[in-house]
Amino acid sequence: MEQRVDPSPTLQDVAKEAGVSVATASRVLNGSSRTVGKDNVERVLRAAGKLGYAPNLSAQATARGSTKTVALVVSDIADPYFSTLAAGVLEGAEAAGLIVTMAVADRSAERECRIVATLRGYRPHVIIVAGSRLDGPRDALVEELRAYVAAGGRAAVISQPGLPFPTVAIDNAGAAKDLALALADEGYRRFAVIRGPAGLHTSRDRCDGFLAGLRQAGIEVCRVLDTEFTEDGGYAAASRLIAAGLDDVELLFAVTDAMAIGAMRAVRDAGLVPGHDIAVAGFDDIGPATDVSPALTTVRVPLHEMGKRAMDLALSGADPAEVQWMPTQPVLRTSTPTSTPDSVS
Amino acid sequence: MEQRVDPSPTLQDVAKEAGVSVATASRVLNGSSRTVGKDNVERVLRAAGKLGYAPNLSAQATARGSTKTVALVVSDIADPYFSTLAAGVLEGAEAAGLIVTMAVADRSAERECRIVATLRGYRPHVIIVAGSRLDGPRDALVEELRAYVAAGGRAAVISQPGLPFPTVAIDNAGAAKDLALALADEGYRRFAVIRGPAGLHTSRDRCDGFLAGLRQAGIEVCRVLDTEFTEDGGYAAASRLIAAGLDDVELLFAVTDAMAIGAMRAVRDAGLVPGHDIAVAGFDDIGPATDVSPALTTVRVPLHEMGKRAMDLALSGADPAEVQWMPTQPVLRTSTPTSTPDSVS
DNA sequence: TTGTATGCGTTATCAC
DNA sequence: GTGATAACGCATACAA
Repeated sequence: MEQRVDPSPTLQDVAKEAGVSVATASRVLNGSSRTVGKDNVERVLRAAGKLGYAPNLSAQATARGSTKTVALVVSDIADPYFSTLAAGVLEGAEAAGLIVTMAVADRSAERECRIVATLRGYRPHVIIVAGSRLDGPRDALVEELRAYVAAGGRAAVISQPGLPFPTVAIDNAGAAKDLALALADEGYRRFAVIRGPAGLHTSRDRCDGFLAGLRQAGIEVCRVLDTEFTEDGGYAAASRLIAAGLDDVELLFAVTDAMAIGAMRAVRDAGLVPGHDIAVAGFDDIGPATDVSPALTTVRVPLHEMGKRAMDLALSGADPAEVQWMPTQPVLRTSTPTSTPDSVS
Repeated sequence: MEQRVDPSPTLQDVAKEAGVSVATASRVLNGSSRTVGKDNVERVLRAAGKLGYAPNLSAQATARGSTKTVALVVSDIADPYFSTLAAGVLEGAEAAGLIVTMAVADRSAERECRIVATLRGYRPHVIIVAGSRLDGPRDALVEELRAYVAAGGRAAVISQPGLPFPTVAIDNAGAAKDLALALADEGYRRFAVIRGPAGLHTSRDRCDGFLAGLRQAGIEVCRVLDTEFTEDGGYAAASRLIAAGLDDVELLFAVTDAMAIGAMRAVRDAGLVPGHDIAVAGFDDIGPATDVSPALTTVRVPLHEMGKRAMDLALSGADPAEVQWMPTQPVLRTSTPTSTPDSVS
């Protein structure tokens, strides 16, 4: 048996079926309303319905010279951080009648750049890059985006202030500092921090901010541990710390929730109880942060809102230099109980 | 100052710059290789580079009559279940040189159908629907997809066997049964199960399978609780159960990890210790399942692989009736310790 | 090997 | 109001 394939009905088919010209059909199906006869409208609509017509958006795009799509590039969609961001972008796009095409850069700056180049081929209405969390030269990316913008595109960037495009970001250093202060307020005095590779702005800013907060509270950090920017990295670092002797470290701050959750696991695996034997704090407030127990103290980052805001920002044709700073907030949960946990020696 | 916008360079521009015809330029930049002169290749390449040319994929699509995109529709991208699935699809697409456009149905069958209709406008190479977890009539969706396929499209569906399209799925009932058996093996005898709305196949199959497993082990379930198909639903149901008196229920099985994690929280909030006072088990093995403590016993579902497989299945032009059953596996973790937890009265 | 001409499905500019 | 028809940017059959 042959695989019968009658191609999608075109505007021509609809027009013929309705007994009108393509122009008329086009007008009722898409174009600027009112200029078409009541009866013809009905004929066309009926014909379209009967044939199951769906406009060829690619053809529409070439004809119009513009698309109704937004291109989104993230580092890793399975990461709650990015998937929440993506959800916000999708919501914003939906509201604007746009549809989003998305690609993952897999935490490689080079791949990210290639992806933007490819995506650019779709002449999307908007390009949003949510690719923080990776290191490497951004010049190529900037060039690519600049060309896109020069050709009339709208770009927005999430979490990497300093790039010459409208940006939505948070004050990593300030937020970390606030957290440190809040924790000091709770009575904590002896801290260790787990951070990612030095090249990562996000990691560095959060670490530096946290240390600054401690200093302001008259506290000196006990230990700073370098590791991978992942949950496993957090696990490894915490394990190392514990193996080397916790001394009287009371609280472990990891620069991301993922790392903090990894650290909590390490604590548990070492036979200690997080929140009791040692407090743990993270940064991001991703979903799982409230699922773990004890619930993770962290800095709330409005990920979903940031995604949505990035859409709005790009759409509004914001000034390339505009940085929309989103509010953050320390969220104290039971992983950092108010009464200083018993220190283990 | 005017906002200067010189549109993206076209193939014509490149051709002119290189001093060749558009046809030649087209050939070297895209078409079937070998048929073009060594020197011209270089000229075109140089010209393209200099102008920053990126082919207009929409135009390419209309000309070729086919796209290099796959459309993916999920219920909620922020849900780890779907984001993991999506990651698999994205990986598969990447491998096939496809780019994915994605939309969220927000757990509404009606929206899902509308989305497919819209996506269809892009004449994507593939459409993948990962929209289980919602109830309602699927007829409209089937019609939409059928039209798409009739026009030469490739469709695949995840987790909803019974639809006339290539499908990747798991045996929910069988897997739940295996879990029940494994749990019975561990010595558990008194179970309660938390499930979602009756209309949800996924929920019903998992619940029924679990009960069947118990029955086979000669065990009668103590309680079956109906609730929302969400983490909060799990919380509410578990709270209800505890409030009504746990009696000697030893283990709480929720039909999804999300619900199970909610249930764990309820247990904790009631002053009990999950895994100690009462065991908890879920289904899906989403990321957070290993982050919570005690780590959640569950059924491992190869979400990432399923996404990738769906891509392959669609691409291979599989038989519409083909259902690719993916293996699942009970994973016993510390939320169901081997020694039956002390029952609380 | 290279160029010319035509077509892809729509939109938009004209006339009527 | 409606209908030809020229773009849109690219691919390709065909001729050179």
